[in-house]
Amino acid sequence: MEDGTSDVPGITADTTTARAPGPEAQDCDTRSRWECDAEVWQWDAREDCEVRQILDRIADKWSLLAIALLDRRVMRFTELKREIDGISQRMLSRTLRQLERDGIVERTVHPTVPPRVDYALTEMGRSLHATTKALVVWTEAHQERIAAARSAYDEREAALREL
Amino acid sequence: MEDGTSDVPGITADTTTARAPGPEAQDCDTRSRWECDAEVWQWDAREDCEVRQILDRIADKWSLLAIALLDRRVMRFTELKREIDGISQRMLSRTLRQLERDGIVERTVHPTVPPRVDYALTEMGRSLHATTKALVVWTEAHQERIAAARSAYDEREAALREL
DNA sequence: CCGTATCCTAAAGGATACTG
DNA sequence: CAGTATCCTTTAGGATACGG
Repeated sequence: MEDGTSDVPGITADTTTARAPGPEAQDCDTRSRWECDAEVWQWDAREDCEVRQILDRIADKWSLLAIALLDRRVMRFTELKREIDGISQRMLSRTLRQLERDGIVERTVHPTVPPRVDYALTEMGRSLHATTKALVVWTEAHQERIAAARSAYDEREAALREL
Repeated sequence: MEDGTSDVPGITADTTTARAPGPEAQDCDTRSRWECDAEVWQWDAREDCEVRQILDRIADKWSLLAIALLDRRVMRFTELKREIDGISQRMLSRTLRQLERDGIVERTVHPTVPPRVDYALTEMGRSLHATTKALVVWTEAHQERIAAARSAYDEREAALREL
């Protein structure tokens, strides 16, 4: 798959029953792992943290968009391609497969000719969308303030360089 | 800055008062833009959509992590570097500057020697963290189901290839 | 201590062509 | 229609060295 041989490095394995970190799996000094103990709430800053890998998937260039569209209704491959401005066939295919593998999206092939393939969110997918939607809403609500912050920052920088 | 001359392509400019797209800024057929009209809720699938650019920033490899750490307390550069496993000085520096530019993080230089620099979340930063936290919590809560879905998918795939 | 500058590699992703 | 395969460009990001 893909150019070389790389295909999702070390994820498929070692997904035992999760959560239990084991007694110091890696090197390094002792620091917190899943401090869900109470108020503190720190998620693992380690590279091998599974949450980080899942988040990286979710937050890639196209996933959120595909999920948002599929939350509205079941869609076919070409429909999605049309709706998502700028996506290549390759990336749509890969994105959908990842989402399917993660149990976010369900793919249904109708054995007709020409073939018809439907993509729909799973229950977990809808649950995810509810959460990501909040993030998009936040971004939308704050985009003006962010734009303002950027302008201010850039102006300050420009002023400094003019000295 | 950076290798060549690239520096945040088309963002610094044209951040007028935001929101108003203007009469068909780009090419392309007419489709929905900010359908916040009512229930529909579709965020712009276009490439030039500002929300997408902001989300891409937020969802990069390190931002969420830095924000999560800073939500707990003010931290110094080297502290952050120590806490975030695997980050390079370069990326920490860049991440923090982006967040500062976006108004998420506030940077305070104490004119001592050796220099001491504090990083803290702004009000907007704390607000953002409240939202992203929900996403992390979701991921955490569903990681076992995701792992299971992956295993199932991989097994199905392996079975198909064995035919 | 807190960075920036330079160099370089690896991964993401687009374009295109081809298949069931 | 719904993809896969191949090739190639662009970007992200690590390593290192140096500066204030």
